[in-house]
Amino acid sequence: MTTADRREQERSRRKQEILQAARAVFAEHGFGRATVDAVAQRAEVGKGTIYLYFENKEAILAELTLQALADLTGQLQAASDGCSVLHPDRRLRALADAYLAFSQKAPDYYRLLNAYNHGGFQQGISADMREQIVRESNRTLDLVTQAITDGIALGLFAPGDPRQLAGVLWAGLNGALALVSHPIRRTLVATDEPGLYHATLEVCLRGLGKGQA
Amino acid sequence: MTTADRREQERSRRKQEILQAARAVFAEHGFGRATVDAVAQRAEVGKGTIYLYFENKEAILAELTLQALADLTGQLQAASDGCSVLHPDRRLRALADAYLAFSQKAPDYYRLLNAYNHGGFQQGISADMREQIVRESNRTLDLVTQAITDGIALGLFAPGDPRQLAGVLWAGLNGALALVSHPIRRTLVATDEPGLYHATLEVCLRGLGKGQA
Amino acid sequence: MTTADRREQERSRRKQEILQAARAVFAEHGFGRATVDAVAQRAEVGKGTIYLYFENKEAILAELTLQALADLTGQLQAASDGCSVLHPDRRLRALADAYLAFSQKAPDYYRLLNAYNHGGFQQGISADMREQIVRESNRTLDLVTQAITDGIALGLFAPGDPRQLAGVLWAGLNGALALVSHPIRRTLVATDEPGLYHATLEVCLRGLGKGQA
Amino acid sequence: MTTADRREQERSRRKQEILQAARAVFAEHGFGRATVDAVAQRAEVGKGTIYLYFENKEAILAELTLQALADLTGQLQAASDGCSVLHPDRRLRALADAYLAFSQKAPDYYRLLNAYNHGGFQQGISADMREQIVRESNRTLDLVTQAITDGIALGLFAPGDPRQLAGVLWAGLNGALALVSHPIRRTLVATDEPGLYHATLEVCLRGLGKGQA
DNA sequence: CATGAATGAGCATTCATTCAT
DNA sequence: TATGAATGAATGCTCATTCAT
Repeated sequence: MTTADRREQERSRRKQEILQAARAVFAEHGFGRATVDAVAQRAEVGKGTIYLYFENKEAILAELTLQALADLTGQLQAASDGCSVLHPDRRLRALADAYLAFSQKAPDYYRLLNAYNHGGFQQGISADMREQIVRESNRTLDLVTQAITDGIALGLFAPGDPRQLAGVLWAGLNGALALVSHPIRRTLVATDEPGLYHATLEVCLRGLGKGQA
Repeated sequence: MTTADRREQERSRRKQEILQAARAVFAEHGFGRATVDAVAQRAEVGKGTIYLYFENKEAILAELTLQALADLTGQLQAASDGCSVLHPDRRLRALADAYLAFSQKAPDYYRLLNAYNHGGFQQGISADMREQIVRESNRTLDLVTQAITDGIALGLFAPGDPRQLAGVLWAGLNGALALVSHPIRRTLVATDEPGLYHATLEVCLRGLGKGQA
Repeated sequence: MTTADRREQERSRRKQEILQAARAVFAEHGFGRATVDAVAQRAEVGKGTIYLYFENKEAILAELTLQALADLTGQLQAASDGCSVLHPDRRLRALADAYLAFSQKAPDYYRLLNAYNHGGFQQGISADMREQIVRESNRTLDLVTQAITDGIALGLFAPGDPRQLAGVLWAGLNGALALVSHPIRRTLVATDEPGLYHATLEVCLRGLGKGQA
Repeated sequence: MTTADRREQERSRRKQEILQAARAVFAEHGFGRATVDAVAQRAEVGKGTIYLYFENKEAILAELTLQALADLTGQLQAASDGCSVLHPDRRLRALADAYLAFSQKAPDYYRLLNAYNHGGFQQGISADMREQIVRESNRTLDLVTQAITDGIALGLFAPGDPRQLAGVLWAGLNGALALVSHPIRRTLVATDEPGLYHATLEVCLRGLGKGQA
């Protein structure tokens, strides 16, 4: 069934075009203010076509979120793989650096993840899609968790629930990014962007470490 | 001028009623999806009345944000005041506890602060109001900064830029709250709400501490 | 009843203040876009007070129109009185000059007259007021009619219905003013303001005159 | 490209339907008081559809004005073409008659032209459209100017600036129409509609003529 | 008399979604 | 399958008018 395959490929390609157009439009105006019209125009596609590929405007956001997460986990995975299993602290630094790099090199994806997390989307997004997103989010945290687990096993970090500690580190980094992402809020801490981020990372790493106390 | 006083009081009371109605409506539907109509209905007030007290829909959000911040700083101040100046670590714990309590006892205010921080509000809100909000936000961070400054002075914390370290701690706590504030995201870390929050607090405190390293 | 008199005087003065405020506000924004609020503010009077003196927003316009007409007829009367009864043509020129001067020195009144004439006001204005305005308008035209009657009687003008001929002259002058009153329309005739006006006047006067034909 | 042609035709037809509906609605209530809703209802079209064809409510007025002007110039052109070039006075009478006929047979178009001329429309109407309207207005006056130029050349009219004299005639006719267009103002001159109009025409023609004076 | 707070009908405009072709 | 014309509910905001004090 080469014909069916072609069809499928074509369909997939079209979907990707729409997604990339949406990515740009959502980034420019924000999801709320972005219009389906603008997405269609940017994708050089009829407006109706969009609804052949997506249930909803929100469904586009969901799929894009999934894509952003996949991109992010890919980067994190690569960063993690590049580190010796013997130095979990270095691995965590590499992961954090990769996250920062992601937020800077793909700020639209980063904003998208925030948009998805903060909008109250329950009706427009299929349960299946939501589940996939949660699963993919988990993969992100798994990498951090693994490094911490290793660190504890190696006696580098104080004992504790690795999953929770991964959450702590990730929460810290996310909070740092959020704090400096807005020019006005950035003035609150009077630091440049990577400054607060790395400071947060170091504080957390020290906090994880095997202190004498 | 009892008459003028009365008038002023009445006006202030009405404004508060509208603000409280808006607080509820914004919390329920989110600022973006909330309608001025709904606020008016909830406040049992004509729609036009709203515009006697506020320039804009966004102006309501701004004033509410300011109120939320004032409430928060009040709680934090009280918590801070209740602690001996000799134990900055306890003071930070008290501050963090007060922040958690705030997010739990006034979740609508908490959501409001997030809404203000994430929406792109520049046009609808007066410069004066924006400035007040920044100033009040600063007061929040000042309390944390002070405790850290004291801790460093007392030799309890490692030397460093107190303002930045305050940002680190606050970013961590905010990140933790954000992570667990959404039921779906909470499953990621498989912890109950205060669990991650306190874990974050402890990690940060250890990280701030004068480690043996 | 000195008290009643005082009351009456006071009332009249207040009414005038409101009218003058309205005159300014209507001139600035146009009747349609002017708000009662703005009139009240300018008159330094409570908004409700306006409705103690006027039925309607439109009633203000009507009264103002009447005042404008009274002013105009006053000017025209004076111009007419200043001319010898033996030279009706000079009298018409004087009347026309006075009208042009009026439109230039009291452009707000002039605009007001146009606004009244073009808006479709039937409901908001009392029959009595409408009648008074018609009567006052008639007085304007009477002065022109009289001059033309005299001119015909003196054999300076060709015989004809003086009332109709007065209408002709007045229509011409009004049309000229209307044509040049708007900067864009003025470009159509490529003339400065008084140019077209005086040309119209002269053409009409020649047309009225006892030609050889 | 029959499909594209059909589309274009259909689009054009729809636009015309909306324009004609607007023409009726604007004529009935006046532009200011007319609502887009009413236009949509009359055109038997969804309200949103209107905005597929027009930027603005004002854009509808502009296009309608252009149409009215085109109609008018068409009538005037035809009247002008039907007259010998040797009798400019007859040509002017024919032009004036055609104008009167236009104002009577298409009173809504006539009112529209007045509405456009008196409203303060600068923001809502594109510069291009404004220019077109000015150009079309010029064509109207050009016909009159031509006749007067011819008349002067033939020695039938006294020498003078033809453009200005055209403005004089047109101002007179417009003024006459304005004066009698409103039932109340008509009583001022105690004439039937065509009476004042023709009287104005004759006075102006005599005024243009080569009098002995 | 004077006030100005309150009202709510009214309006232009937007935009996600549908459906005939 | 692709299109884009059509829709109409929804929204923030205005303003003439009323009325309790």
